Amino acid sequence: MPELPEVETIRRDLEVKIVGHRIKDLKILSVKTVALAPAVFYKNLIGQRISKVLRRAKLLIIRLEPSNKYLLVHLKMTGQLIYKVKNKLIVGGHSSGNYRSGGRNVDADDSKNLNDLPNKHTRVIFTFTNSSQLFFNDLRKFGYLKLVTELELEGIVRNSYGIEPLTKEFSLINFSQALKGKKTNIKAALLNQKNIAGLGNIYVDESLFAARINPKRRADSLKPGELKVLWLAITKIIKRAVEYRGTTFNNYVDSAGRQGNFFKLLKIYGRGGEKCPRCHNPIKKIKLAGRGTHYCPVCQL
DNA sequence: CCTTGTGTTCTCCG
DNA sequence: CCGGAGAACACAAG
Repeated sequence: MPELPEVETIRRDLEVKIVGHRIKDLKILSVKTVALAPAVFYKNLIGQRISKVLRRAKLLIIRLEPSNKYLLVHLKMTGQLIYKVKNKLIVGGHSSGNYRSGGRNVDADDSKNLNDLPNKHTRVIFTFTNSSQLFFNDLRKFGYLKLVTELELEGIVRNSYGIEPLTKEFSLINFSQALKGKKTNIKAALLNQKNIAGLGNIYVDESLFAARINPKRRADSLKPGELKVLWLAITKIIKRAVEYRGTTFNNYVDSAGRQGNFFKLLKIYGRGGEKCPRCHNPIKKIKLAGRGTHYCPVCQL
């Protein structure tokens, strides 16, 4: 599940690897994946040069020149962006899998999958003029590629997303303001991209655990002290997750085809039934805000 | 049946 | 009846 840290890891890799490259060819293997008629998509992309790779929440934003349009890439649950120079792999992405039940080992499978691209989940292939290629893979076809103008991008960025962790605007005051008056539970409030941008199921559970706050609490019931602890927890966890190049709970791979390392630091996510690392009571797994939710009912109040 | 990010639709309440 | 908030559903495929 790519959330902010995973998408940011991909963004940083792509920034180094594809900025300056010109698109020579394009193959659309899944029409549904591209939010535009294939012929129009070809016409708009071929000949364009990548000038920037940006991110807002979980959305990747690729600037094209000279058209000055933007290619938006959303990975949703199982999307991957994999960059390949001839036979060597450079940039990774995400897909679904199950390393935990399989014994915490995805290296072998990933390497195998990445080495024979395109595979059956490849939906779009970009070929650059230097012959390198970018593959968009997506097992479940939830992800999409979209082309927008600068004006449309501004609208999306402004209207769809709240404050962005890792930026200066993510202050305690703005964080508190974003949750103020929210009558829903804190888990749903944090998952809502219009409040806080980029958090998903894993990092919300981890942050609430670190802050010792029960995910069922009403957002507007949090006291100033609790808001501060939660804000600090989110800041710390997201920063560290980026340093660790994201979480491979399933099949995330980085630029060298390696998994993200933050899974080693997960305290609560995916640990239903195990002992709480803080108080040693059983970790509960419930359904909340329509999502699997892991928490310790004893030490998260 | 389960998994999840997000867009859409439904429902509730004042 | 309207607007907004929040909840529920839809989507896909393994």
